[in-house]
Amino acid sequence: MTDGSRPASLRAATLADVAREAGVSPAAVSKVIRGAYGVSDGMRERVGAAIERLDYRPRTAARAMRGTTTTFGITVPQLGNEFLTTVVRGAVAALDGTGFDVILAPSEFASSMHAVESLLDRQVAGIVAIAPPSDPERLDRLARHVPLVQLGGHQYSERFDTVAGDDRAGARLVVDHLLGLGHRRIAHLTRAYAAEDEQRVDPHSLRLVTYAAAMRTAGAEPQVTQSEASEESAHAAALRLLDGADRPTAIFAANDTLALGVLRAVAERGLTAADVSVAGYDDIDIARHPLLDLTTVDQRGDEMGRTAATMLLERLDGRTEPRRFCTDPRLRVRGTTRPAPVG
Amino acid sequence: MTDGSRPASLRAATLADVAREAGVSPAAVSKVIRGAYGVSDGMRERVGAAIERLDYRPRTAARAMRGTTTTFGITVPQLGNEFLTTVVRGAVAALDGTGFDVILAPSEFASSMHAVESLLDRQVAGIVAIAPPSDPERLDRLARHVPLVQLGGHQYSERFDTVAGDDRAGARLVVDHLLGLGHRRIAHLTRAYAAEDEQRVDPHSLRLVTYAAAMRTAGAEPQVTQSEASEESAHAAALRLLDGADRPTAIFAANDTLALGVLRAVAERGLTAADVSVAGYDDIDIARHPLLDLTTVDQRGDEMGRTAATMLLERLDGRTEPRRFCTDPRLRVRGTTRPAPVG
DNA sequence: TTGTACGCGTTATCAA
DNA sequence: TTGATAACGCGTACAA
Repeated sequence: MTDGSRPASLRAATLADVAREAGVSPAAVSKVIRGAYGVSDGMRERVGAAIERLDYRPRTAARAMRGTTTTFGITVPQLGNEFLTTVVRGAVAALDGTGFDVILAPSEFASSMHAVESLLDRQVAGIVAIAPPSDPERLDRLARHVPLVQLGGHQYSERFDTVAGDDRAGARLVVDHLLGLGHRRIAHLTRAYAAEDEQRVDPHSLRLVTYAAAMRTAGAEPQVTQSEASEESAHAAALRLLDGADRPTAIFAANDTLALGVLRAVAERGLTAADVSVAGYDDIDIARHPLLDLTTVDQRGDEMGRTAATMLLERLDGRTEPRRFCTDPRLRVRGTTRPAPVG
Repeated sequence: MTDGSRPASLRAATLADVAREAGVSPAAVSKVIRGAYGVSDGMRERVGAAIERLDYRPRTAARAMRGTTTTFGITVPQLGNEFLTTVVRGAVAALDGTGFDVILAPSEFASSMHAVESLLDRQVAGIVAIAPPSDPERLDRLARHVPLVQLGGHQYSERFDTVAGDDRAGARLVVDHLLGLGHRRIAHLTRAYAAEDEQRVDPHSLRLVTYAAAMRTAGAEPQVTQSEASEESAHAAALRLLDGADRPTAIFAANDTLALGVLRAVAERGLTAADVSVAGYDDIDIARHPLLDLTTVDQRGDEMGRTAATMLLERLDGRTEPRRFCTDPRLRVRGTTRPAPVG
């Protein structure tokens, strides 16, 4: 009671301020705000008016201290990646109107595990971890404290849910498509971290393994080139492929960003789809642009995001058994893949 | 003292747990964590070991309650917008290694004011509001409680800082370029909310006003068409332009996303840059792709993001006078703008 | 150098 | 239907 009338205009109004203004108890205000059971109409009205007058807003941090939050967190490993933004948009859209917020934790410069933990420290009500790294045990431990969906990987767990595309099926769609067009020298451009290792369950490794197996089955020699995530880097790698001996007649890029780099290299060398076919993965918006017209695989990013959000809501609703969701990839055949040149 | 030995494995360890484990006081642990003054080496060591053993992590929410946070928040009005992700990446990069985090609040479905307030409720240490809406007074009030940078608008204030591109200069670069190529029927495609009103200070309105003025000065008639933010919508609007009477020989799109829709429409109608020139704004990555090769304006999104982050740090460091930063736009002339067709 | 005690704003429990 | 009270985890005066 040192200073009940301090200029409350500067200090943002708290729940206690509202209670004082309305002449009721803090507990009552809290109930009104949360729409809890057991408040008279008169109470609701008076409190509402006080909130209005004081321009009061509940402090999320204080709520978080009590354990409950209405915010989900999503980690974003690459901000510029259109596929990921599609996923995030799907999740945000699914949560619209449910009373749940979303915050994004970019993990471009930190490890994506760090991003997950940063979200956890903020007491989010649930986490969507997009393509997190190689520490499934840690993820498993964290999932004891929060509902967690791992998106984009195939590391199954008893504790968290999983959303992914069927990368094996998708990669096979592409390779079969190219083989069907008569291509034999099909190169695969993938991220540097991907490995042809049956243990690996990240999307790019799965695509790589599937590609290599399909090639060998067809009696063709796999030809793998690696690059970093950027279009730049893919462009450089593609130039190496095109300028090297035994130039491939088709290049399967592990995602659309890489494919754009390949297309750039192809164009710069004065080649067209009649010379070198190009296929990508993700079906980002720009892929269907008639000037690019990229053949690619649609793995329904928006559906992934929607599903992940729904899974978190289900967990909050009491579900305890893990769920696994896999989208069915669809090949989008466009102009960048053509029959193999004869000879 | 009801249950000092409860299975702490499930409940995440708190600062008090660490203190107990290390046999010291909570205050001591707090000091060690923050690297505060006045801790012996032995203390630091013991506490460090206990933190390690218990896998302790400070709760951001609890810290926030005390008023201090090391997190900046950025609102993102459109997740798919490449220019915005460039800005965000710039900010994140600038904060790398400073000990400050970033969280993103998507405002796609809510008003962007709502996103700002959601960040404020989380007690972030500073906010970058990207292109917030028409309520500068409210923004001004909020800026009394947190360091705030308004990015992308030109609403100056005594309370918050501003980062923007020089939209007038940029728009003039484009229009002068097109006029210089001999174009007279230059249409402008802009967002529906933009208005030719000297009072308006949002980027799209500024570009629109500048365009219209430059056209009239040149004795040409402005022709303005509107669309929503999406490439889809821009595509439809462009088709209307191309199919209408008195087809323009050049289209100036207010940003690159819209320009992509225009390019699609142009391609679909069997036209090329020789028939209809197209220019955009932002210089997103894909614009320089040889298959698109879009003439556009680079307004240095990464520099904007970096500057905004730096401004927040400066505010935290004690600066109180507002700063205004404006990037110098540069025209990137590429293949989509050509001399006006004769006749 | 270390520890004690309190307060931040909210919600849940329980009593009135 | 309402209100008093006790946490939640952390940082910080202040005392030891």
